[in-house]
Amino acid sequence: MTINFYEQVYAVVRRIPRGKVTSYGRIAAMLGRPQAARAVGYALNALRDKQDDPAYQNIPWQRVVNSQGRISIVSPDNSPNRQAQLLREEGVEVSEHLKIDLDVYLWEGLHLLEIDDIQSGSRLVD
DNA sequence: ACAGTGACAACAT
DNA sequence: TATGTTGCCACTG
Repeated sequence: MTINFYEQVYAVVRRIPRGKVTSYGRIAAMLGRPQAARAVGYALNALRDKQDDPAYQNIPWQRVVNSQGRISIVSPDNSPNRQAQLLREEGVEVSEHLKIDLDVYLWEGLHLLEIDDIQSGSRLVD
């Protein structure tokens, strides 16, 4: 399969520790594409079609929220929000309005060396 | 090749 | 605060 931006996104998401969260935009910025927040969301959405592949089954996608600390996934009315549930299970407080306090739960992010690892192992096709 | 699509984000009301 | 608008970007058919 082709190594691409999505793979870089997954590599970053896998490094978000339990009990912490980050945002789509921050992930994009870590990968040197500060304008690609939307594409990060698209990448995580694509995981839904990859769930039959074990390689993609343990990616903690629930730890990614929007820049305001709110969950972006809309669940059917009167149905509990799956992402909120997963986060609470790992100790993250999620308000009834699906908001998370970034002052408390924001992940610090990657250091430059770690970014280098990811990008050398999964380079973008130019 | 190209228009359409979204789990974004910043800004303007 | 809450919507609405606009710019973005990687991927897809």
